[in-house]
Amino acid sequence: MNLFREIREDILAELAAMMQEGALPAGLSLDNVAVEPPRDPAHGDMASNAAMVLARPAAMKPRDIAAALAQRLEGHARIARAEVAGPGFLNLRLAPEVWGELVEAILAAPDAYGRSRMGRGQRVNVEYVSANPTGPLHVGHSRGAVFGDALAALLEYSGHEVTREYYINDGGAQVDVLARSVYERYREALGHAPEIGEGLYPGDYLVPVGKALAEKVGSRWLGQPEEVWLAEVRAFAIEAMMRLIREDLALLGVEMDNFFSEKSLYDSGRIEAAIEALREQGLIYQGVLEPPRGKMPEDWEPREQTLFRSTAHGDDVDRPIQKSDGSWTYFAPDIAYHFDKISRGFDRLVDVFGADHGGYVKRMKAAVSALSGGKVPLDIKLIQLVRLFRDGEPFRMSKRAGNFITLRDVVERVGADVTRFVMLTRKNDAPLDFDLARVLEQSRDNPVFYVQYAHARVRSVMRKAEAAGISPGAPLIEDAAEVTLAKKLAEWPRLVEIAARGHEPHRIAFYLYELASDFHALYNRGNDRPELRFLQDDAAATSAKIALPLAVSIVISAGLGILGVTPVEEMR
RNA sequence: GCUCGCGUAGCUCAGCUGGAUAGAGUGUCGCCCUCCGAAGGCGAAGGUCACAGGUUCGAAUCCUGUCGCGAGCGCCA
Repeated sequence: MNLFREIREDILAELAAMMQEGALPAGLSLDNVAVEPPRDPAHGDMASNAAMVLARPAAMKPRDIAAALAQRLEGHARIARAEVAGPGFLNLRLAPEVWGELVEAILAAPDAYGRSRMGRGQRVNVEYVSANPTGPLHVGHSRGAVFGDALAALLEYSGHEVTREYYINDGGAQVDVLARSVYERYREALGHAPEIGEGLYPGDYLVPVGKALAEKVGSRWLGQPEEVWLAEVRAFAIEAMMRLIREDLALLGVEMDNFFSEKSLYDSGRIEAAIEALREQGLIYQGVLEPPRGKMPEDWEPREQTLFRSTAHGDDVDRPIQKSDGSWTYFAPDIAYHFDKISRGFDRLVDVFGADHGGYVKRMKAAVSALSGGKVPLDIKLIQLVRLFRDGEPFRMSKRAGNFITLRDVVERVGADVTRFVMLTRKNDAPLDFDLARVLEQSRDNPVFYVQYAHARVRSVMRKAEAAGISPGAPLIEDAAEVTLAKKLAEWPRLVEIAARGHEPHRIAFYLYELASDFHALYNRGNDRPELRFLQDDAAATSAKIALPLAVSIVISAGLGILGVTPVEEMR
């Protein structure tokens, strides 16, 4: 049941009838007709802009259209009153029994309420994390991981078929650096002092990897030149790092459907194939780029390179795909990777990148646009920085080389549920302050606690009702605080679609906070007015009262499910 | 210099494909404790939505420009 959609359909049907009867010109587009919760509850339960968006194409006065529409709508059973306001708003007040029907519908199909078919089964690939396989995940990665994971769940919830994917950067120079770093730890394990020079990864996490390697191959690579061992050490190290990363992701409850290896592109000629696809469109050429305007690099000199004409698809300058020595730039395998995604038949692609990849967005979109003939939209979500605090003070771990704040540090400190929820309480393109102490506070300004607390309160009430042998019955929703809460529940399906359409999982978190707030308001009102309490002396009254909180817990549970947070039964 | 993001209450932030008198939390002030907690609730005060133009019935939202903050900026991944 989606009340907003249903009432919108009622309005569309009346508008169609008006066109049929000549009260409106035929053939008007109704796409922009919206039904929304009004800003001010005094305006009623729902508001529509129908008359205002149709006024111009119909060449009529908005208030005239609204008045005619209002008169027709008042004949509907669910609409108690329809009135025209302001420049031509249509304000609707719904029949009181609608709220009880809504709650009943939620209880009748708890798993279905809020789910949407908006995605029409479209296949979406969400790529996230994709951290270099050179070490454990750090805090910044965890925000991307949580965001991508919640977005994937949100898209599934709204009717998409989602693949969660991780791109392993195992083809570039940094995995060679990893191999050399592990080699030093290997020597260390065999009793030699490691020489961890400038540019190698110094982190302790490589010590056990070197040890494992030593156990596996013994001393046969000691004193050997790099050509002998590099490839094998690299493969060994990458595998160890990916195991580490999977463990880190598992700590957060993130599980990928697919890990895609960059290296597999090099080995298989697929980069050449992707570039060839662009070449066929005349988008590949040999050329010399203009020097960057303004800031002239010291060592700049014109060089001929293989370039991708990304400007033909909205980029600012064409981009090199081959270095002057003929080897690929990083962009080339990325093109091939996205070409692969397209050829796997995805209808839409989403990339979740760190904000430092901002300069990469236009060229990537250009490549996808060219390779898919403009048919596959690519949305790139840039995740801004996480700033760690503790009790308001910037939080820094020892600056000792290689020792940084990891995902594991944070999750072990505050738990996966708290980490996930808090990471989603800001939109992705705004920086996030994460206070390791405050996120554990039990107070209203901690949204995790506040939402969990609402759920725990309902569960407690339900346990007591069950103990008394009372089950929820036909809901009775009369008081203003009850109606406010029911209205908030009515917004859920609509909110899911808005959040899914915009790829904005943070909206779910904010909604849950508002829902919890309306719930706590009603709950506390019971302190002064015993007739509003859920548990009444009379069993029949209790049965009618507990339906609404139960519906609230169902929606909280569904929302937390999208965010990947476990709803709790009671507060510690 | 160019590109992208951001600029909303003292502070931290929401704000839907453009809608009515711009909303929360926090802080300040007033009132309120037996259903799970006053770790809370109710109410009040608090705004030139950075600035200047434009588009239109209507702009925090779209467009142009300016200012401020952050990030990125030819063979680095």
